[in-house]
Amino acid sequence: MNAPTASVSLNNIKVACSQCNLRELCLPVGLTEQEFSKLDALVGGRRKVKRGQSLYRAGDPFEAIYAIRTGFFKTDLLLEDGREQVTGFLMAGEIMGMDGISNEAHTCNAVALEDSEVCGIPYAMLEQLQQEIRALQHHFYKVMSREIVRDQGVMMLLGSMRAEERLAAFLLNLSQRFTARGYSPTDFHLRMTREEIGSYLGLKLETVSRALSAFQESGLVNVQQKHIQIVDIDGMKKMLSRQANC
Amino acid sequence: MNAPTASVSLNNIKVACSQCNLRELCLPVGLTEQEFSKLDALVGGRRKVKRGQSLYRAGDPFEAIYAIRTGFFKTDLLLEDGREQVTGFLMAGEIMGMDGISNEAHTCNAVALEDSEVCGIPYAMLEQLQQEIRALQHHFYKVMSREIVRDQGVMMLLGSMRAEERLAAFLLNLSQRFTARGYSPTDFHLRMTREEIGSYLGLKLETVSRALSAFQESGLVNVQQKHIQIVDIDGMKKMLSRQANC
DNA sequence: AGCCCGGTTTGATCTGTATCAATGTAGGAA
DNA sequence: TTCCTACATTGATACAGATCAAACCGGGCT
Repeated sequence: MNAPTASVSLNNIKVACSQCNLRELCLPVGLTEQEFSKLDALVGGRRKVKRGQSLYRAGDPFEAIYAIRTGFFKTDLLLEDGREQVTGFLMAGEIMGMDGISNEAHTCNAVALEDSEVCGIPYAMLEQLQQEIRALQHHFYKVMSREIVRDQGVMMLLGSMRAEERLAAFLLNLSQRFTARGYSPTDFHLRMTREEIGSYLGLKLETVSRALSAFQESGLVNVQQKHIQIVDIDGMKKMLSRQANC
Repeated sequence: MNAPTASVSLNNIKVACSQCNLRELCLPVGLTEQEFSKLDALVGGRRKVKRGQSLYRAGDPFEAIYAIRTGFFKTDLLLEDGREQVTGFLMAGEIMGMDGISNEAHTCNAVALEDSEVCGIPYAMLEQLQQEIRALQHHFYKVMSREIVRDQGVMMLLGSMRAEERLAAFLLNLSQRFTARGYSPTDFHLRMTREEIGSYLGLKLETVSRALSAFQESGLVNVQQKHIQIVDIDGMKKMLSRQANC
């Protein structure tokens, strides 16, 4: 009965947004000191989530949204027959759980792909605080809107692109997000398996593997298991803009 | 030259949300009379959009969100090479344009599939009013969250389902939305072409047509061009829950 | 060291959907 | 009415990606 609760329970080390080095990613700019202190009071506490554990599951009552402090998550949906669809990969500074607002219950699972730590932000208190801090309201709408735009992009990818285009779009997207976090745009470590990438991209794991091999063959990337080095980032971008058939 | 601007210009017939028979779909429940009158003052005016015309296009500056009073829209994205991805179909009482919040510009096109009328809601004023009406803030977050959940469902569909499952999910979704508007759950008129359905579902128009024929063959629906009659709605639902291969 | 095991790569073959092509149909304009 | 045009259906064939299968790798354990 190695219940997962032990290591995922809330702990009460207060998180100070005002001190967090991710605040540029996660929060609106230009908050006053006073506003920061209100925010610090709001954020419920950190929670550690070990690799493989769920932060929340589809059906769980919705209480909070979560900002990732460290680590890496996937969100996914399960069909009754067991088919899985990964709907997103999330990294430090990104915000998760907004799907839960509409039904007061989460609609997807959030699973840590490496040992991670999140800040829980009780939703009722967040709504309250937005009455006091206009910039926060504005910012949070932007965050949700960004999620909608991201989802549209994934639809485009799943509905209109071929396998190699999907993978190129995926790698470029990761590259850009790692860059925004101060990591190399061209050298990174994939936290997810080929199968999870495939699920996200609507492909089978073998197809992902073959596409990566093909990229390597044509000198676009070096692949060594989970370590990816993008050799020709412009060539990669061209994969996305070129005609369907050439 | 027959510039579309003439017929899509704003007109100033005031819209009264308090009188609108779609308010249950579009607004939070339980607003006081006073709150309604504030809301009536906010809504900018109606705008007619003729079949085939755009309400807004990708890149347009974001100023307002829109509630559909009457009619039917699609939203879509275009890739440089001309490929189109339809990202949604929207009907009366539904709200459009929230993708624009994040970048202060719309990221998709909204095109009327039949002569339609919308209520424009200036976004800056909406944010303002939410400070005064808590229920409105809560409701609007729910609306955005619902959009995120819907998008997740589309990802599931595009990433994990086969052609006939996608079409079944699509028809059942339409059926449910028509029902909520007081129309027949089993008899309806498709406003979009097979090609647009295909784009939405990540299929070619011929595949959509064949799948419809197959449903008709097996007694699930009657199809006569754009008129659809669902004969066996339970059979249809079973298409979604059964195993991938049987 | 040696083994195990989850994850990955690669090959051979199959299949669902795309593509190409021809015909059919309904509704609008003259 | 007849023609025209956009849309839809149906058939034949091609192909991208799925599936099945076998080897391969690398990291953790004893």
